[in-house]
Amino acid sequence: MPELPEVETIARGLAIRVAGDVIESVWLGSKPEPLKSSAAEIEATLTSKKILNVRRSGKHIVFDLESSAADNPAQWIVHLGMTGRLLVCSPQTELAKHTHAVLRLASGRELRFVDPRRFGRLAVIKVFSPAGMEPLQVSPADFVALFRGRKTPIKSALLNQKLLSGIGNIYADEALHRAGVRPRRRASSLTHHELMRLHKELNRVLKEAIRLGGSSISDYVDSDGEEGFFQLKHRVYGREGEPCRVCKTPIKRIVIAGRSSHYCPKCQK
DNA sequence: ACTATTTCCTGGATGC
DNA sequence: TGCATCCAGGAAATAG
Repeated sequence: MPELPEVETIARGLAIRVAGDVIESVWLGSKPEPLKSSAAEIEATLTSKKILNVRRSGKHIVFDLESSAADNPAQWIVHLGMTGRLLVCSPQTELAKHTHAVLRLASGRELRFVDPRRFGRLAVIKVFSPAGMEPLQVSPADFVALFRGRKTPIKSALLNQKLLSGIGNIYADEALHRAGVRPRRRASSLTHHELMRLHKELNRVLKEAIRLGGSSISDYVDSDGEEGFFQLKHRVYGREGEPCRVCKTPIKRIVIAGRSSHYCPKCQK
C-alpha cells in the first residue's frame, strides 16, 4: 500500500527511467472506473507528449508533460490506491492481469498501469494542487495549527489528506509510536510539546523510510520491481501481540474509524 | 464546518 | 480439496 515514502521511491525511479521520453500512443482498458478524466481526454492529452519530469505530490505521482498550448492540461496524475503499480517494460513482456493502461514510448518501451483492486485513479489536469500540506515541508507552527480545535482522534487527523497529504495507515501508526502519543487521543488534546514532537518524529520516520525504499508489505515494489526495506523497521504496524521494540510490552491493535491502529500501551500516553 | 460511517474492489488467509 | 467468509485500506460519497 503505497504511502508517501513508497510513492516518492516510485516517482524517483520513474523520473530516472522515463523523463525525456515521448508518449507515442495510449491504450486504455475498457473499464472506466480508474479514470477521473474521460478516456478521450487522457488519450488526447498524453499522445505525442514528451515527459519532462516525474515527481511526487502527496500520494499522487505527477508526470509533467511538455505542453504546446498553454490552455491544455499538461500533467498526468496517477494515484496508485492500494495495489496500483506503474511498470516500465518491453512490449514483449506478457500483459499482467488487471492492466488498465499502456503507454507506448518512443524509446520502444512501454509504461503500464496495473491495479487489481482498482482503487487507483488516472487523470489529466492543467496544474495539480494537493489537498493538504506536504508533511516534509510544513513548518512546525503550521503543523501545530492544523490540529487546533479538532475533536477527531489524532490518528484520523493524520490520515486526513485535506490536512496533510501523503500519510497513510503505516506511517501514522509509526509516527505516533515514536512520538509517544496514543492514536485515539483527540487531536485537540495534544499539548504543544507533543505536537512538536509528533512533527519531528513524522519527518524522521518518513525520511528514513524513503532512504530504505519504502515498506514492502502486500505486493508493493518500486518501478524496478525492487522491494523496500522499511517494514523491517516497523515498531508497531502489523505487530499485534509482539513485544514493543522499546519496552517489550505487547503491541495492541484497535480499530479507529474502520482502520486498524497499532500502539504500545506503555510507551504511548 | 466537522465528524463518522459506508462503499468500492480483489486476492490472500482462514475456517469448516 | 473446495467453498464461503473475512479482511486489508485510500478516498469519495453519504449521513448525521
